[in-house]
Amino acid sequence: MAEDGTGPESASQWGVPVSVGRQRASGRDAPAGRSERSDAARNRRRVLAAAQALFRDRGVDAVTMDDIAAAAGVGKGTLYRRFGDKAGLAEALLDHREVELQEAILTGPPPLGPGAAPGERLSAFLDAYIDLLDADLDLVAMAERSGARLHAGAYAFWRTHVAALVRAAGSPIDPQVAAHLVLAGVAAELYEHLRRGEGRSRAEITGAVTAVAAAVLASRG
Amino acid sequence: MAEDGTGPESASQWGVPVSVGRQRASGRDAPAGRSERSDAARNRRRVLAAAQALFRDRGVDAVTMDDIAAAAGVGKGTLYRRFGDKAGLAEALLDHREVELQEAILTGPPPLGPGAAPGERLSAFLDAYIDLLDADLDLVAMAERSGARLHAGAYAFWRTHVAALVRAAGSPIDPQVAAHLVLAGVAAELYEHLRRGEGRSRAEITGAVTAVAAAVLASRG
DNA sequence: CCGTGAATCGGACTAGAGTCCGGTTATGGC
DNA sequence: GCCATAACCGGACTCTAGTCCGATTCACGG
Repeated sequence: MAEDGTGPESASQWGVPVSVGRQRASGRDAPAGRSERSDAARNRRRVLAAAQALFRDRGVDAVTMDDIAAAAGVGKGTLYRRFGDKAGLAEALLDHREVELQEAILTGPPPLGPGAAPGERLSAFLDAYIDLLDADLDLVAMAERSGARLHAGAYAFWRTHVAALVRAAGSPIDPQVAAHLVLAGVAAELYEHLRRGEGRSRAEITGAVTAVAAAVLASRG
Repeated sequence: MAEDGTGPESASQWGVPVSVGRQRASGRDAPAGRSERSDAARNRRRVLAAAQALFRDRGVDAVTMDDIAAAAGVGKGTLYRRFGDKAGLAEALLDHREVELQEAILTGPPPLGPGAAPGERLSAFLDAYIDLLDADLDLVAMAERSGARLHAGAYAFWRTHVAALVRAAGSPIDPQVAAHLVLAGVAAELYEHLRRGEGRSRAEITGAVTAVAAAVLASRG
C-alpha cells in the first residue's frame, strides 16, 4: 500500500529543519551530529503527506496513528521517534504557518511587525492568530491535546511576544502572567466551543478577544 | 478484596442527588423514574470512597479505572454507567465543594453573595474559585481533561454568574464571551503550569487574574 | 570501493480507557 | 408472599496510544 519512494508528492512543502517554533520534549527534528539520513528525510516527507491527506479526507479524529503509519509505508516506531506523539505530528503539520506568522512579527511591516503601538500590534497579532486557528482548527486542537499547549515551542514565542507588548504598554499587571491569560482566550478548545458549539462568528470572537486584550493593556491599576 | 457492604466508610459525605452543578452528558445521577436502588446507592458510595482514597494515596495519575473498580468491589461497567468517564468521576468527587461555592454565590453574604458591586463580587468569586482549584488541583485537572471543561454542569454556572457581573458593570464587551475569556484564566491546565511549572505563588496568580477581570469590567470601549 | 558503527526501521507488545450484553436482583403491584 | 419487569451488575472485549528492541541500512573514512 502507499506509493513508492520517489512517488507523487506533488506539492512538496516540507523542507528540512526550518522552524523557530517547534521543539517538543522528545521527537527530534534536526539530528545533532551528522546530517539527516536520506531515508529518514524521505520517511518524514511521506509521513507528513500521508497524515495531511488522511486528516483532510476523513477528519482528524477518525485517523489513528496506525492508519498514518500504514499509509506512509513506515512502522509506528518511525512515527513516534520522529514526532513524539500525535500532538507533535499535528504541530509539525502546522509548523509552516506558525513560522510565517513568527517571521511577520519579527521582521514584517506594522502593525504586525515592529513599529506600531503595542495596542495595535497586539490586536494585529490576535487577529492573525485567530486566522490561523480558524483555518486549521482541528489540527491546532489536536496539537493542544493532553496538556501539550503550554509546552509547545510555538507557545513560548507567542507568550514572549505578548508579554513584551504588555510591558511596553505600561500595564501594572505582571506581563508574563498577563500574556498567559490573554493567550488563554485563544485556546483551541475554547475557540472551537464558541465557533461550533455556540455558533459565534469569527468576528464576534475576535472582537471580544481583542477588546479584552486592549483592556489589559489599558489597565492602570 | 475490599471491605463488605456496610463496612467502614467512616466519614460519610456523599448524600444523594444534591448538585446544582453536575449533569454531564452520560452517567446519570438521580434516576428519573423510581428512586435510586439501594444497591446502586451503596455502590456509588463505595466507588467514591475508594476513588478518593486511591487518589490521595497514589496520586491521581497512578490510579486506573480498573484499580478503582477493584477497590470498590464493583465491575467497570458500574463505574462507567454511573459516572460516564474518568472526568465525570473526578467531577463527582468535587461536587460537594462546587455546590458550596454556588450556594455562597446565590444566597451567601457579600461580597461573594448578592449585594456588593460587580467588581467586588467578581474578585471574590475568582478568589474563592482559585481556593477550590488550589486545594484539589489534580482532581480539577482530571475533571477538565479531554475537553470536558466547557461541558461540565458547574462551568455553565460560573459562566452565567460572570456574564451577569460583566453585564451589570456596563462593559461594552459581549458578556457571554467575556465570561468565557475570564474563566479561561482559571483553567486547571494553566493554573497548574503557573503554580508547578513556573513556581508562581497563589497570590501572584490571583492578583493577575483579578486585575485582568477588573480591566474587563472597567473597559469602556 | 569496502568496512564499520551509529542511527534508523518497523512490527510485536503493553497498558489503560471505554463498550457490550447475558445474567442477576431489587422494587412495586397484586 | 409472589410475580413481572426494569434497572443494575460486572467482567470479557475492543480499540488505540505509545514503548521496545533486534535487524537493517546509510554515511563516512580509509
